[in-house]
Amino acid sequence: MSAPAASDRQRIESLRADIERHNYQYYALDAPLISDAEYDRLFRELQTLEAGHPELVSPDSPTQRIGSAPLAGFETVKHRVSMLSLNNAFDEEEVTAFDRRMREALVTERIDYAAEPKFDGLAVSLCYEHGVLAHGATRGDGESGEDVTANLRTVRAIPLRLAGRNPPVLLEVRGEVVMLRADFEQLNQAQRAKGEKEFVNPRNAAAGALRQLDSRITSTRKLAFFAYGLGAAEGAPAFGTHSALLDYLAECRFPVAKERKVVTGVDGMLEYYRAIGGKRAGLPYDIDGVVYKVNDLAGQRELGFVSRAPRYAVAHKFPAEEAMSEIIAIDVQVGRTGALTPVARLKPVFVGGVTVTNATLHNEDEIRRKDIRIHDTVVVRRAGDVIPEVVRVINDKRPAQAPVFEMPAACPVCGSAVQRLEDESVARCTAGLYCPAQRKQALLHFASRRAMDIEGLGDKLVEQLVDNNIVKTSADLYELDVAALAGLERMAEKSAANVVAAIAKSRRTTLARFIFALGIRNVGERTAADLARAFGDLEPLLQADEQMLQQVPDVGPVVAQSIAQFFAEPHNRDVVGQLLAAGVSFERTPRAANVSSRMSGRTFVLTGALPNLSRDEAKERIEAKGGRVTGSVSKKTDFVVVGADPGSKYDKAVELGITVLDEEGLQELLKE
DNA sequence: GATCCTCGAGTTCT
DNA sequence: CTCGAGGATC
Repeated sequence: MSAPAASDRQRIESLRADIERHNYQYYALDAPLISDAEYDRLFRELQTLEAGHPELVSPDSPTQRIGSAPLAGFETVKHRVSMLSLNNAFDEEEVTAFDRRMREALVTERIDYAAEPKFDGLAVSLCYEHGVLAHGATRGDGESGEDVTANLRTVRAIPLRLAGRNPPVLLEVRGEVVMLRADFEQLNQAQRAKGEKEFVNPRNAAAGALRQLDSRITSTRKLAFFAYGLGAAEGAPAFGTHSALLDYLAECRFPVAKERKVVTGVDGMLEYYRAIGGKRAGLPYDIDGVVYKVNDLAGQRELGFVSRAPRYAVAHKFPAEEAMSEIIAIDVQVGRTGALTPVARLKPVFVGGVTVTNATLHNEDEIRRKDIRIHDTVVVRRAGDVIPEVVRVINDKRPAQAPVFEMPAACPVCGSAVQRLEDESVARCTAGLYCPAQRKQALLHFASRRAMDIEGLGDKLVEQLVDNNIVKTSADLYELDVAALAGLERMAEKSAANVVAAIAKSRRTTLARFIFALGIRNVGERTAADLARAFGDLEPLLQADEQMLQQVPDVGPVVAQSIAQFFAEPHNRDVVGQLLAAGVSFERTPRAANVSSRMSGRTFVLTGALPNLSRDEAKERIEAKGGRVTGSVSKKTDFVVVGADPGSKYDKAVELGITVLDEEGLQELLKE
């Protein structure tokens, strides 16, 4: 083919720039400069020109937003900077408390907050390399999400290329993908016309569109996007405030909430909340509250994080939508530990965007407290907009014969005695693993993703395996073959082979997962990891008495007793033996190899400013070597790392005779 | 003994 | 997500 005429190339470039500018006008500013027909004309002209010059087609051309062939599945990608969740405030008091914490921590009288609406959509991270959209991923668990780049490229509100001449080397833009209400209505109308299932709310419609393996389908769903923050960045300008950062994102042509505002103090926040609340019904998108962030970024850095949420921000949620329904019955479920949980079966009711039919009533006390009876009319909402909850009873509507709920004296599944310990609120079935319900739950727990991670071993299959007496203990799983699964419902040869393969694959695991999978009472993921780290291998853990167990951080008398009791039970020892015999094996926990490095399992306390390392960096490095960092000095502390101007922690360390290190000493330890 | 923080366990719906 | 409970600290 002949070299493209210079004029064609120029025209293509100018068309691309025009189209992206109109996208921006339309999606970010909501102020189109041209009609849809004119837009379509530009678009078709570009398509025609590109068709004539395939060598000029580049991934950042607007014509490339139409989607591409379906994927087999989504890849998992790790976020460079984790995507955190926000702490919630549900009333003015909690907002006031938030402001007080901020003022105390930053030692100032009044604080400016960047306030913005909280979109009810899906958080995503967009990664721009040298100004070009390279990857996009869902939030996932915050650490890693699904690579939905192909789908995000079809969202016209998302720039394929950053505006401006000198784009940063790397810019991770965080924001929310939503479906505008009008587009949602249209989509459902179309679904109705086609006789297909309607979407229940804009959020689900957006989620469905984003999870399409075929991005051509995504491109037909109208999705919007609003940016609200940054993840990793290299070569980006430095900002002093969150609002300046948002201005920058707007300059890069990202849609940013028009309702954003900088407010001062509690009064400012509450006034903003009320104003947005008043506008809520008229907004083009669904929101579930507003977000306040300390505007000053230096302040944000100083405040840091608590567990998985930033300390400097809070989501002020609107009150959850409530609806009335009727309790048809109260059933009792049996959990893994034998806990009997009453569950209200409700007349289906649409609330908070979904149809609710069940709601947990937690325990007997809760039912008494709220005086909930069978056949009562009740107010239902979704707590935190997720878990259905019975708020209260409408007393006027109580029928004459409304039976009071009684916790059964016998397990509804196995008929064994039910016991409720004096100072506990839960009633439990006493049969342990003799109770089929507990056995099923134990197997499901064993197979769960964070334990042995056996894919395909779900509740339907476990149900059949236990009911047909094919599997009694977790060790029996490793005896299964395709023949044993044949004949079960929904178990054709293919799926049976998959399950057998998944079970085989699970043999190789880690000590921490294995301990967690055993399902010892009071031993969750975290404690299992602590135990694995402290004992390094299974054998010493089996031998440990309660005293030794209590030496492990966060293990007190109760947890120690649970563990000792579990391993004292001959049946449990047998199962563990059978699992090992079946070939379950684990690498020695990597951290265990570091025991000699003197850091693993040791507790550190930091005090004073270190010359080179920030607090967070020091913490990160100590944890990377298996150490733990806690807030205050006690006799369980192993090392106190002292910087400039140490506080009382230093005195306490001297008093208790704890090893004191300076930064250099810490670096020495880290090097070992 | 009070209080803060974190972990464990149970639960819903798509 | 929420509650309850265990552990650690003041």
